Amino acid sequence: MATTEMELVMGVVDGGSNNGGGSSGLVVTELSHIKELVRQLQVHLGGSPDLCKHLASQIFSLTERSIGLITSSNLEYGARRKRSAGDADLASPFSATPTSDVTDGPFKNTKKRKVMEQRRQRVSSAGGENPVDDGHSWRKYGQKEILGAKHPRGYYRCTHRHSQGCPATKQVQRTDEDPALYDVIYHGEHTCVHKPAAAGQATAPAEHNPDAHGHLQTLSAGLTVKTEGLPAAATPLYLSASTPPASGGCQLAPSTASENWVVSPATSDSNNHVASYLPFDDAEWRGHAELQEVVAALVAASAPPPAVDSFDDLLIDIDIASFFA
DNA sequence: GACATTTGACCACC
DNA sequence: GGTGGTCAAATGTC
Repeated sequence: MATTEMELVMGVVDGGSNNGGGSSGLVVTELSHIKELVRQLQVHLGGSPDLCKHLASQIFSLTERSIGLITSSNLEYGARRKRSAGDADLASPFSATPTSDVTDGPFKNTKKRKVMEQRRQRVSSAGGENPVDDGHSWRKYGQKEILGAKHPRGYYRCTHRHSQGCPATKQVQRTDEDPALYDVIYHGEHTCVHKPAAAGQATAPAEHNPDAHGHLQTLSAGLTVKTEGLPAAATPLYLSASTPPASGGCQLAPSTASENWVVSPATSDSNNHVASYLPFDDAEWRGHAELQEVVAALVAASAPPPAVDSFDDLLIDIDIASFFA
């Protein structure tokens, strides 16, 4: 039953939504569908073990929260240009903000406040790992206390800036609400040629979209789907729309980016899976990023799972139970 | 010695 | 003038 319900959910998510256009309104609509269907699932699971009910309840809460995040993102994006400098950090971390003045280049005027294209991303320091490690080599060149923020902002630039003139920079700042999460703002694109520090997962050439490559690696590091405690045959979370999961598996496909999501074994014993995000066109980035944040936040906040006796009827294992812990 | 990090100061934007 | 972004010297690490 759970499988049927979840497939129905995913059918709603997938149906006619692979346009990749980044329509936030559509995302909200689809997530609303998920919310409603999960609510129904919760009702059907009335006679199931308490854990199932608990899990369903948390899925509901997560979806509700995700909708709120995306909605606030849209509002913030529209109002960004009117914001004063002191309020800048209240901006949504999910918005990419292409700006008009990109012709000067990142280094034309030193110490001049940059007005250039930037992409925001919220990443997790899951497992205590450095969230800064996104596959590129960064050198910290500054740190500032930001007004209204509890934690200082770190400024990084590509290690190969001087040797290869790579203009990429990024800013890393802990979020106020969750110290385990970081807001990362990328500026510029990598023009350097180097071997990524965390090579092995991404296979797409960086020159196709260097920044997407970086995002991919960040996400690959952060999106770990735990499958411990599950039956060997069960695929707990299958982030793909194009290929059905193994029998008993559960599909969970982001609505606007489903074709790009894959789950690959991180280890040979398949105890862990890493969800990777394949490169995409820049025009699609904003919409995808919103969904990435939803999934990344969900997985990143995961903690050791609760004791589970049986997952025979429960095919979702993304540590959702600990997400709100 | 090479490279990375820290930190105070400088500068431009708002 | 306040604030954010960057520089560069000092310091630390390998």
